[in-house]
Amino acid sequence: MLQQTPVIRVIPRLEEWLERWPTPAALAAVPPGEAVRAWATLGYPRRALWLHSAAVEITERHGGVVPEDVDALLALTGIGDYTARAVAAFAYGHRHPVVDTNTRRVIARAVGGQAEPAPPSRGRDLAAMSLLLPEGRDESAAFNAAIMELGALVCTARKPGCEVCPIRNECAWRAAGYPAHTGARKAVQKKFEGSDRQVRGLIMAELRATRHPVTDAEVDGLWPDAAQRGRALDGLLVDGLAVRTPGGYTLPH
DNA sequence: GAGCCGTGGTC
DNA sequence: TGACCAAGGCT
Repeated sequence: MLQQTPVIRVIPRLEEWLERWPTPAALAAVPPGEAVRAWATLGYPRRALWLHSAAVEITERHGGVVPEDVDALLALTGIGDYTARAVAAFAYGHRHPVVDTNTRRVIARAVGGQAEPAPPSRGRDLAAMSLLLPEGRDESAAFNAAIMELGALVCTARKPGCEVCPIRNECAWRAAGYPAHTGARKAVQKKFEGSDRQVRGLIMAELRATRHPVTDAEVDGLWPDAAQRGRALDGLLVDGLAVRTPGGYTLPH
């Protein structure tokens, strides 16, 4: 849920989710479409599908227990470098570097003296974090969490709170006089309004809203551009977020 | 490695 | 108002 999604938006949905499905086996026992429906407007609904797949994999391959090993975690659907290490470190206390977007920004500033990090690079990022990580298990887990939290709450992208920053006296960016970012601008995120993504979102909202099949006519009414509708619908079918039934389209069952 | 994938809040 | 950003991952 936290992938590319602000923590504050995740918390309430996570609490509902865990009350309904307290274990991987509980989630694995329901159709994947139920996970997609409960995901609601968290965004990137493929993550809901992947989380359901991971729950099935954990139930079948790991006896219903979330694995501790990074490689075993990485083998689960939807679990990549960040999430695998976050689970190993935060849930199990293992000593691994955990690097997310906040960590990258804090290291770029406090260590590198730069306003913004370079584009994410698995090898470089893990190496940089490894150099900072304390030796002890508990200390390393705490440090992973602390640097992420610092980036999320103080050393933010837009308005960093340097005056209240606990490491301001050791910050290379501050020592250098807060030089502005000089490198290439980050690729501009494509406009959402009018995009295929928006059409996908509209179709998904319709599928979540009813337990009856959504007809072609109903899909047609969601968006005026037929070519865009076709691309969005095909994409959802390919992704497994929608399935075609005799009466129309539904969430996967 | 680039492109794609939702939604909503901030400034 | 619109650009920017958010505990990324997959193809």
